[in-house]
Amino acid sequence: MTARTSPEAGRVIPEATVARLPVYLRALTALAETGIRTCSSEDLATAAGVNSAKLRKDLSYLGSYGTRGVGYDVDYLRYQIAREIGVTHDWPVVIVGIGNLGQALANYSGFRSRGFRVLALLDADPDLVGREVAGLAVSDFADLDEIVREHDVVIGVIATPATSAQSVADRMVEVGISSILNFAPAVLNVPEGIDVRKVDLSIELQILAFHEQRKSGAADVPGDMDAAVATDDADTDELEEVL
Amino acid sequence: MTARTSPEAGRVIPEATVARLPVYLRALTALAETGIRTCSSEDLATAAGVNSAKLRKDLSYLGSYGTRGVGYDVDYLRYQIAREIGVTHDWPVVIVGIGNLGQALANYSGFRSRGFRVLALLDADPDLVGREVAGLAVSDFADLDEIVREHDVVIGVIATPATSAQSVADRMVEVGISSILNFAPAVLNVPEGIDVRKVDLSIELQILAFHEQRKSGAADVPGDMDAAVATDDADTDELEEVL
DNA sequence: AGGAGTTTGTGAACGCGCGAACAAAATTGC
DNA sequence: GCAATTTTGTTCGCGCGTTCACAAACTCCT
Repeated sequence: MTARTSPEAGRVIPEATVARLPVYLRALTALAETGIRTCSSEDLATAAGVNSAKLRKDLSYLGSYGTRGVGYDVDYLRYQIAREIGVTHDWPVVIVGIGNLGQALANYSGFRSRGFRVLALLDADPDLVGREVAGLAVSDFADLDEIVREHDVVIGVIATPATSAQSVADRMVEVGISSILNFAPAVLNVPEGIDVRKVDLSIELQILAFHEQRKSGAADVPGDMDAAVATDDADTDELEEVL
Repeated sequence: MTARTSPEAGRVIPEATVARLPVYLRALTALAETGIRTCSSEDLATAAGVNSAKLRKDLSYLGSYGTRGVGYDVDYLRYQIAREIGVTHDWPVVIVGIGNLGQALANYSGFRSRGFRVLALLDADPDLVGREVAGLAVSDFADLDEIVREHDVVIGVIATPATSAQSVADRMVEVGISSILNFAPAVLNVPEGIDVRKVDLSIELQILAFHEQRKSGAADVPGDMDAAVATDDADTDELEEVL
């Protein structure tokens, strides 16, 4: 039996809209904190960095939560969006790979405030297991199964080197995790039905570099290719221990 | 005088393609490291996690670097993509905000191997200035101007709390930075011509949570909104010190 | 109560990106 | 040298997402 995709009546929300809902949620929170009780689509759009037509269309997928001639009640809309995203209660999350980045993530208090709770930190390195990071004792990666099943964890974060990422993902899927946030610079292969999102710092910087190059109008001579494609040496492993 | 966007003949590369070029570059590097000298679009597409038609179309925007009936020369194509992105030489980068995340980024060796060099770490906190992080002495944020002008830095990374992000961005633009990678959970307002990309962990997790909620078919009762929209308290500041 | 002024929600046009399908070009075998 | 095979580069149709523009609905003022 395949899981029904729409809990409510056949409302399907475009992926592009889903990706913006968290931005709206944050903007609403910011507005609420400055004491604003009501806002127009124009106000909220500005706060969220989008245009108001898009905002209204996005919100229209959720329902009619505004009042014509008035605008939106900040708290009410905030709750409706949070409910739609599914962050009215906390989701337990496990982080695998407690290197430099993993530790930074473990210390990230934004998790808790935005609907997530770091339940466990895991690593395969015996030197790391048992050490306390961000108030949690690092668990052995071998205990993933136990931890995940015990607490019904469905979201996992991968912060390992690229070389370990696929095997960690495989294991995560085996034990029942169905959403993965991947920080390792590697393409993950997962079965149907498993959601993967990736965060890749190098890629973001390279996209910026591309546009910078265009701005300056500088183009390399298309000829000599011995000019080294950056020094991509044997670092393909170690670097990912950090991000 | 507005900067011309296309260094070569009016070749314009779609944004979606630009975002995938770094992925291809990484896949090619991986292939090269396993000793493969030639690959088909099918091979590369698999390694990059896209379909081959899309890959070929993407590459066609760059030029005709393949050989029909044969495929692509791995090293040659790798160089061509690197040149197109602009990472045949290193870009100097400054990181502002040396908290938990900033330090993790500073230690990220993938910068160097992918075409970037962390030139300086800056923070406004006097307790942090002077401390050594990742082999660099943390500089005073007030010295941004000097550092940027001296080394022609055009790419800046913001890893500060959300509250400081906008003012840091403003200052960056003032001193001549035209591309910003923003890790702070805040919408940045920048002038025309300045590129901003954002990396937001909470948003990625919330997108996963949305789909998880759909999978499980669980829907909150649309009624009571006093059920707390997560505990978004006074943490809106502190948490961003970490991410 | 009614008109003027706001602001939402949505229908329709437009443009971009994706994927399939195919023609062109190269290699391989005979 | 020629046919068969492989694989690229490109053309075309389709669907998604964005934006415009406007009708519906609510408030406020007289």
